[in-house]
Amino acid sequence: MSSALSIGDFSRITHLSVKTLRHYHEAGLLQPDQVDPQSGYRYYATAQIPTAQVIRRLRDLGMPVREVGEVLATTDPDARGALITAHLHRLESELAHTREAVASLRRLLEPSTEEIEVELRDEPARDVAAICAAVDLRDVLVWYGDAMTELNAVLAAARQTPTGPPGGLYDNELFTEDHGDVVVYLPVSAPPAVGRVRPFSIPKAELAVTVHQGPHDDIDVTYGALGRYVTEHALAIFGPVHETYLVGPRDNDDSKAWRTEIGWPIFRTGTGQRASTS
Amino acid sequence: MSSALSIGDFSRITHLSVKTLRHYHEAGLLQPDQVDPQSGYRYYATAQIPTAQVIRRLRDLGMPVREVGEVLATTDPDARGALITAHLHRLESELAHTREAVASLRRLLEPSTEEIEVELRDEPARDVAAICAAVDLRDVLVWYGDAMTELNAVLAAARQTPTGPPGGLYDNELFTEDHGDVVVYLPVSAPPAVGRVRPFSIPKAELAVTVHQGPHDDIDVTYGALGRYVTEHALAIFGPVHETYLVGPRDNDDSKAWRTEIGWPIFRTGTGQRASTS
DNA sequence: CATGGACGCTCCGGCAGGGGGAGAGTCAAG
DNA sequence: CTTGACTCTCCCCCTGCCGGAGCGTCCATG
Repeated sequence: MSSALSIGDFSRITHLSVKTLRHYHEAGLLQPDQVDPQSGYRYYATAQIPTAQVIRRLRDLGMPVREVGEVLATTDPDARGALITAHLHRLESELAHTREAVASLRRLLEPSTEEIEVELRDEPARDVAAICAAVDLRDVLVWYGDAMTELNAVLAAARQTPTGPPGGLYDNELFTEDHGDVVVYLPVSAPPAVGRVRPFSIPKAELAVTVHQGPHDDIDVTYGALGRYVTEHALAIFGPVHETYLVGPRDNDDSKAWRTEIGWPIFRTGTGQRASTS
Repeated sequence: MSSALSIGDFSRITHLSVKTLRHYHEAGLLQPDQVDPQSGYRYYATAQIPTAQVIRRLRDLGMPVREVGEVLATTDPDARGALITAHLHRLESELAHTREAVASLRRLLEPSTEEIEVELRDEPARDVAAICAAVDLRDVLVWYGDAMTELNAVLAAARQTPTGPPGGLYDNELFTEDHGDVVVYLPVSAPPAVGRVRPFSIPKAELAVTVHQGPHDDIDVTYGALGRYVTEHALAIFGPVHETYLVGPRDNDDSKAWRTEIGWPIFRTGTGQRASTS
């Protein structure tokens, strides 16, 4: 038997606030056992106590209310477990992100007043094998890994050997609006068109080029230094940034040894040419 | 020299969105170098790029904008470092909390349909040495540790030996509203009044009593089972909950061996006596 | 020197996940 | 029947932004 509990009693037992219980009702998370149609009073059953406790745990883990609802609606224990472990994986990657931010903050706060070397270079147009897509910033690492894997597989099948290091083009919007167009490529002599891989022509550009040494967590510092150089030399940023992975995770396990060339398309101007992201 | 950058250029360099930069301006976090009084246009200096990057890192770490502002306003490197490490400590305790929630969730989802044993007991009034305060739920663990340390020190100085295990009284509001009155006590024969320690009289009460075995992460499950018992036996919850630490962290390092007695004041009622938190 | 289009401004509204409080209705004990 | 605790709905507030409307600015070009 399950007695009817007023919302206050249920609150005292489950340690969820009355406000929260009403919120969960409205959100469809935890329907009261009965609702008096006259007064609107909510009455909970004692059988709902364990459910409330599971909700508490999942919310403590930062699971969105929406997903908690899905977990509760899932009757199959395996599917339910899958939803939960998926959330735990998210938590782990958040944790990794936090660790990186901590490490990066430490490096940032160390007085490292190294000047960066910037080279202005006219890059001619090049034909490469590429995969293009519009991606969200938070997905870009996964997307990059998948795309590069596919690219390598396709080129191996076509017996094409890369004629240079891999690279990518990143729309400025990707960083400022958290989503934008991305191109990942490998230079080859005869680009095939298989799967997502397409021949692509990197347009000629005048680039301000520097090299970032080390893991990518700090790469925005180098971006900042490069941006500073560009603006202080009366140049305007013009188009997507070019990254070339001279030494990357495929070449060396030690992230300190990585070398990433950053090239920002510029427009010479003494009078203030406007930038364009198109 | 620091060139003047439009908000769009600054956005491209720092990878902070234009909206975010405006938000940080409004919040006083990152004042533009200049603001055109006519047009309202914001102009940033290249010297502000590193500041923007520090802000990015701190926000990535989940530091509230308010505190990021304090960090930036602090010129002394030591004080600044203290603010940051304080935040890192917060992150660690959040992580510990998450781990506990994961462990507790696993235990909760295991089919453990053990019945709990509940005893109804008339507890007479008792005089104890106590520390009382109104605390926030999130501070209660720290507060409890401090208070118990002080209590032990005062009793040792007064050459009083506890006549029973330590305990606490927890206002129901502490759990439902996240803050409330808490009393932590040790029973002694002649309670002193030193520091925060005061003689206190625990009023007589009729308690529904059960024992929670194991770490406190799961204690709300036992609370739920006790609450269920109480309501299913036509009893009403009445007043702050009593906890008695029969075996606690001071007695045994293994949290699985802990035994916590939970006593909930009740009011016998067949007709539905209302609960009271006063 | 006018014009067009990219860029910038402010203001309004919205998201999660609730909290605070007003004003009114309900419930049960005495 | 009164009284006081309890509950209801509604609305605004919080943080840290994002999206969009409507309108003003800037500057390279024609």
